[in-house]
Amino acid sequence: MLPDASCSAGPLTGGMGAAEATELARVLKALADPARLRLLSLIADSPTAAACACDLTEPLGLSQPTVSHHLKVLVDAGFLDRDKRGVWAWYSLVPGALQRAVAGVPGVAELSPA
Amino acid sequence: MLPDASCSAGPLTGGMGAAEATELARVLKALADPARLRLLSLIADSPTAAACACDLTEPLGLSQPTVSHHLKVLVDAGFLDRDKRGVWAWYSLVPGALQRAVAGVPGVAELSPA
DNA sequence: CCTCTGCATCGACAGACGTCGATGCTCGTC
DNA sequence: GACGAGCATCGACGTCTGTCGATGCAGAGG
Repeated sequence: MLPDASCSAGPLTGGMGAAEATELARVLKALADPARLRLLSLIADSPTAAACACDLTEPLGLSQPTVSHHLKVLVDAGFLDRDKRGVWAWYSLVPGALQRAVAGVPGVAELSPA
Repeated sequence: MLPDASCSAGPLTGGMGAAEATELARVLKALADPARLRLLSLIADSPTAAACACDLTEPLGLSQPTVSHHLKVLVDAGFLDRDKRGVWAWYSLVPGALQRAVAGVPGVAELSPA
């Protein structure tokens, strides 16, 4: 017979709740895509931290509807801000949004300096 | 006719490369799941930063094969370390792995203190 | 007023992902 | 050696996701 104490460890009641995990996963899913990471990188590297949609299509090698879709995902996730100037759409980083999302990962916020 | 200078902005040649973005997306995809986030949270909250697989099945409300699958994904992504002690499998956090993954996100590493 | 341009939306399709039950393997116990 | 328990793997299924071409919409120019 195996020992009664299954693993000599408690039932592990801690950890984040299901709702919290689902919400964080929803935000991280928006980041977990090569095209979207490159979009964020392009905009972040821009001098003004903002870029026109027409300049974002070619560097990715994707079709215009696909890029528009990815940009919408990033806007919905709260990472980008959309500003329609005339015919053109300008996207800019939402300050602190990336840091806030990343700080919710277990074992990251605890070790980050204030 | 619209102005020749499309958006008054350059072609945006910067940004991360395709290979780099794909690799980072692969790692982030391993994090972008509620079950895996809760697993990491459970293990991180454990006193020894390690937990037996048998203690991880019930808190998630998922079947044993599903939990085993998620643990394998986290191990393959480099976030967890597997240590088989007799019949039981103990999983522990790989120190710094989460921080390293998260530091690769555009606009995060640049603002983090050294 | 008509046309052209930039961008978003729609519909469709292939591929990846999460989940499960069933099965197999490796230990410890009797 | 036979049994039982913990865990990984397999096969299958439904769903979500990334991608595209086609279309629709709003604004600028002639």
